[in-house]
Amino acid sequence: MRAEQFLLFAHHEAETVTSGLGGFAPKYQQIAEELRQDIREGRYQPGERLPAETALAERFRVSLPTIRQAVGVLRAEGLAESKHGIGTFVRQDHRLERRSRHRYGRARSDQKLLTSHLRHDIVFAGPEKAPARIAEAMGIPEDTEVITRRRVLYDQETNSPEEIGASYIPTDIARGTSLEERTVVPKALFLCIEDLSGKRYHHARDQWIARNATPEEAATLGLPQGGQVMHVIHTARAEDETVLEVSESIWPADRVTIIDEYDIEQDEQAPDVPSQI
Amino acid sequence: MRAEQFLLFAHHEAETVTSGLGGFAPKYQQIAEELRQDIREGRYQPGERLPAETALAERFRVSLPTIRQAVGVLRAEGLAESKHGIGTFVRQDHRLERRSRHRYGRARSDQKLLTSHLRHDIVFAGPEKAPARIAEAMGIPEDTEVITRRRVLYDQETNSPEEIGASYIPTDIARGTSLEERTVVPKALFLCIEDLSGKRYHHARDQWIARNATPEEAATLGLPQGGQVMHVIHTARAEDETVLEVSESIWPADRVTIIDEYDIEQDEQAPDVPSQI
DNA sequence: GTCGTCAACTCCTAATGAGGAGTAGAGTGC
DNA sequence: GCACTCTACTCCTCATTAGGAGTTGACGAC
Repeated sequence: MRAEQFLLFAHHEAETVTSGLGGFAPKYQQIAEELRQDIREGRYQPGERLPAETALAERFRVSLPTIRQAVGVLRAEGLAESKHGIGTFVRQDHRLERRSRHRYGRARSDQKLLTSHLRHDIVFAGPEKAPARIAEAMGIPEDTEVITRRRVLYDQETNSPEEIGASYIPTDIARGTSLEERTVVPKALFLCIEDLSGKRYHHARDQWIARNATPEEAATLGLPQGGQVMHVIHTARAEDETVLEVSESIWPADRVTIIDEYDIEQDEQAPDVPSQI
Repeated sequence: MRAEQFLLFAHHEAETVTSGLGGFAPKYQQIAEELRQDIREGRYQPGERLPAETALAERFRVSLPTIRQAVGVLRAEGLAESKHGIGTFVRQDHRLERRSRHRYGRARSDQKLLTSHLRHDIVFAGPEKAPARIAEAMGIPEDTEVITRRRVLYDQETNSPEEIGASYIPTDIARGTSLEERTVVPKALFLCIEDLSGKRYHHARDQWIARNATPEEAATLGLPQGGQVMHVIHTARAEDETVLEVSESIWPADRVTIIDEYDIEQDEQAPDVPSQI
């Protein structure tokens, strides 16, 4: 977990690139580590601009591609963010706590963990062919039509996109209803669906994955190329196993922490086998 | 979500790099997209070697750094993996399903979702100063000593590392016991801790994040530089809020899907507010 | 046959140079 | 005051060239 001293001040005019451990690390790694430390120790504050690449090249006495490679490492790590024509900035790491199983029940009363401080923008509502992952969750053939409601959530203050989401509702439930309209529904969506279907939400399956952002997602969420997202697919069913809704949410992976709190109910007789967990 | 035709066969001897949409995309992106399609459509099978960089440079009639940049994109996306001196290979994407809240209760009887098919290697057991994230979860000052048990789990067949894990137990519970020894404990660890502490596991809080792998983690798990990991910190408490154990598990992010299945218990009166979820 | 050497192949690092494209701010003309 | 242009600055793309380092397999000495 540690911090070798890779770079030392050697002369009064410039830092030389020498490793304290024998010089086996490539220059761009050493420079990345140096900049990483500068950021970690606050010499470059979050939001602040890093020196221009040309300036860094001069400071470390290396060529520009080498600097670009080093900065690329920081970008890949989510520590820095480059804006074409403007500069490279230290990325601030604030993670939003996000409660799993948050959609129903009393979690609703906890404002901070919900999305009420975000501005909802419904970007699409209407029939659409189900993408493969959604069709699979719903147990229907791919390309079957479903009623889709897509949304993008923005931070009220900074106006920056924080989440992409969508709900997919079986056609026979939502066809021809107000759910096909690009307006905010009068109450929680799942209550609307319960009214329309005449069934109650009974159990659910959530599937969390971290994966690479698609180019579209990266553009919408303002992520750098190759940025990671956290993606949850939520499948809600009635007691008779009918799928009432599949919804998904996508966040920048480095902007979210999933919190899960629960009571432990042990089996009457827990197994007596060797185990580490 | 789509697949523009970026590259076309133009001559009989080499592909020329031309975009079907006017040529606005950089060459390395176009090449990356072409290779991505080759992989997606099975022209390069998982595990198979891609052509050498020099060969690709010739095929696409671009310079080597450009090819390297394109391949770098695929690496960052987890689609390819380069081995120094050997070649670049298509990475296979198998995600292991991992049940959240898996540690207790009847989930134990579901073999496939557990770790029984993995070989446990206990790499350390003994007193250690608590890292910041663990101290925070435990509610103790940083650098307080705790009893630590670190493990690495390997796939039985391929012998490849699949998971890094650790358990941290308060010193007053585990000091001087067999938990300080680098041996497999006779039964589930939480049962040992219950015996030693005289308290029962009552509730827990799990914290899931996706983040960049540290260099050490990348080395242990065989990840490329900049690879992402899924990291869960599990805090288990007794009824009186005493922390009995903090444990953590770390997987390659693209190797795991978190599954959470649960019953929906609605409030007696769900709130009648507009909402999209 | 066995072992060690070596050559050929792979990906990795790095420098240099040139041009392109996006942004912001100073300055100018109206 | 307002709008426009122009310039300086930023990061981005790409070619060329050179050498280094890890791996594999063929070959020859023993």
